Amino acid sequence: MNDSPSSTDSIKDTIRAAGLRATPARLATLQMLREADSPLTHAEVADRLAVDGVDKATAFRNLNDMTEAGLLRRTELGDHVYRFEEIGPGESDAESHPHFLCTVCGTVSCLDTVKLTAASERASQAIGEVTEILLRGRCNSCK
Amino acid sequence: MNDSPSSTDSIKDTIRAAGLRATPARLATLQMLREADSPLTHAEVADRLAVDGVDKATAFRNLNDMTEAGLLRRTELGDHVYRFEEIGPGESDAESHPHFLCTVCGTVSCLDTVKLTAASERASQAIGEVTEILLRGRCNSCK
DNA sequence: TTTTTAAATGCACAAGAGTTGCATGTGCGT
DNA sequence: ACGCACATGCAACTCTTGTGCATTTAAAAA
Ligand SMILES: [Mn+2]
Ligand SMILES: [Mn+2]
Ligand SMILES: [Zn+2]
Ligand SMILES: [Zn+2]
Repeated sequence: MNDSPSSTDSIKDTIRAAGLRATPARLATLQMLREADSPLTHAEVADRLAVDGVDKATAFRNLNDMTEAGLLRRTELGDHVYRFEEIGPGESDAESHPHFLCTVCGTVSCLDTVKLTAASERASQAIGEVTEILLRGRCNSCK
Repeated sequence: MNDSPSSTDSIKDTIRAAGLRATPARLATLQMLREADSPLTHAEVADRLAVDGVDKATAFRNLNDMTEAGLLRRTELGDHVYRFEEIGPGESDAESHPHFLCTVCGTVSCLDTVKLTAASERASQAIGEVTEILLRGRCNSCK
């Protein structure tokens, strides 16, 4: 019986490589985010860790610390909660991908690439440099 | 000495036409939003009304009530605060325009139109119907 | 103009998200 | 195995937004 691809040890190494101690709470956090296919809210992470006796303050601090350490990306999708997702190896913090937030059910989807038309690109550059695009609307399950 | 283009009376009429009573707090609120060229946070509105003795709960309720009445649009730009802007005559609540939020200074800019490339349009439609686009980045003053 | 009444306000209190201070516990380099 | 910086638990706290209730007021009716 071998370990799963993202074995406990490999996760520990990832955390240590970021300069953080591999504590049980951090292990569980990163594992959770690694298994999720969309960013999770602090509440989702904290609730699940709570059953293991982890305090919500610890969950918060870990999420933030791991974000500062470059392991996670924190996104704010306009519904007043922070969401966290793992930054894959090689990927950088800066190169974030766009997200789609369904304003009906709250589901978040990660998108690959979203580009603006040349005209829109120009118009937006008159204001500033766009580093993040967020789309909101009604997902296909909510039509 | 005649009144300004958006005279007090015309603002009162706008509020009454929406089915709400034209109270001093609402007058001041709408006037404020009308003079602003980007959406204002509840705090910005409440702080200014506070000097006139208006309670913050009242400021909140008015902002929300006027939004429900179709006078304002409430936007969430991903920085955990609600912003409000007037919906011009003729304009509908649904047809919102895109915004740009500077992640450095927090400044919000209203954009006219932002379109996605055909390919991006297709990719996003696989997820759902996009009703709102939010751009985030670094404004030209913050470079 | 006066009366009437539903709508609006003030004040105090509360809920939810996120943060912080501090004493205690533990990962991990030595 | 030891020691210490780092991490945790717990409680208290900030910030944004919302609510209950008694009182006031806008505006319609008389
Ligand atoms: Mn994502
Ligand atoms: Mn706007
Ligand atoms: Zn949905
Ligand atoms: Zn800026």
